[in-house]
Amino acid sequence: MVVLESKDLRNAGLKVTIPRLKILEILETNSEEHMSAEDVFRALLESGDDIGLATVYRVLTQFETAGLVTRHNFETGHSVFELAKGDHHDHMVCVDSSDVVEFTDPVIEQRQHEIAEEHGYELVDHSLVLYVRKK
Amino acid sequence: MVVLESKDLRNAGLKVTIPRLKILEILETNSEEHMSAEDVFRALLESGDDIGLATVYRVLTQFETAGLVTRHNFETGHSVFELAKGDHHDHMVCVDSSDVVEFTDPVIEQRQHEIAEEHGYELVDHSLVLYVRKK
DNA sequence: CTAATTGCAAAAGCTTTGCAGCGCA
DNA sequence: TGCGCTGCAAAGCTTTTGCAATTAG
Repeated sequence: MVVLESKDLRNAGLKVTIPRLKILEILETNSEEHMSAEDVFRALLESGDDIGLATVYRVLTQFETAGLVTRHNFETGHSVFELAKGDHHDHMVCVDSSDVVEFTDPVIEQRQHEIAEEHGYELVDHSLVLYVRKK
Repeated sequence: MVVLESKDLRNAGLKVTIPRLKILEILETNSEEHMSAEDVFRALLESGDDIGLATVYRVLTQFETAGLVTRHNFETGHSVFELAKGDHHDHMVCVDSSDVVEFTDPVIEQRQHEIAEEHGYELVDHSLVLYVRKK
């Protein structure tokens, strides 16, 4: 199932180029949901596409700005990206197996807005990661 | 009020050295609660203490391992440290000014446990950062 | 045609590391 | 005294940037 395509690039004000389409394709077809720029770069090489690492970084950043992908900064020392599937979700990471479970909770979402308001701010974004262990 | 001192270093298996005491002092007296290694380094220079940046990094990492300080990885491209005061709290970071506000919310804390349970896990730890903008 | 995009290599930040000398216990 | 610690400089990593060549619209 194709999530994003040429028209999405055009709608984002980006020219439809080979590198951008290839990177989109990698993000859509890769089994690994969260990919670093390096990951994408290597996947491209394996597909026989010779695209510079700098371009991967530039394109991913543009995609992020356009809202096509989401950037996460876990504590790994590098960013990881995932296709923006429209729905927001948080992550639960198992400290033993490294399994990742996605979830959303309306109560928490609600409170986050309230808390920001209470301090005179408006909520722009948030990052919530639960570190858990199988019982 | 002094939070940490020589004996805490000894208890952590660390020798009591000038650099470690000075860094501890900076962390305790600085008005800015969250300091990067650079921040600590510059504060030391201003105090007339000539301590290498590499040492600051090494000491902060040791302090983190010893549980004396907590390291946070916000989306700023560098780590920030704060004295471990025992109490847990989350952070709100202003995307414009980089100001950091600490908070805790019982409702969110509660829900986190419940969510983990609902998925068959037990909550070990968590990281929540709200990115906000002044209204 | 021409403004946007790319590739390459160089540079930029942050952080770590190797090593010789210094200092705490 | 002996091992840990420090300073300095060099190296490592991820990410960004300058610039000439290339390409989409």
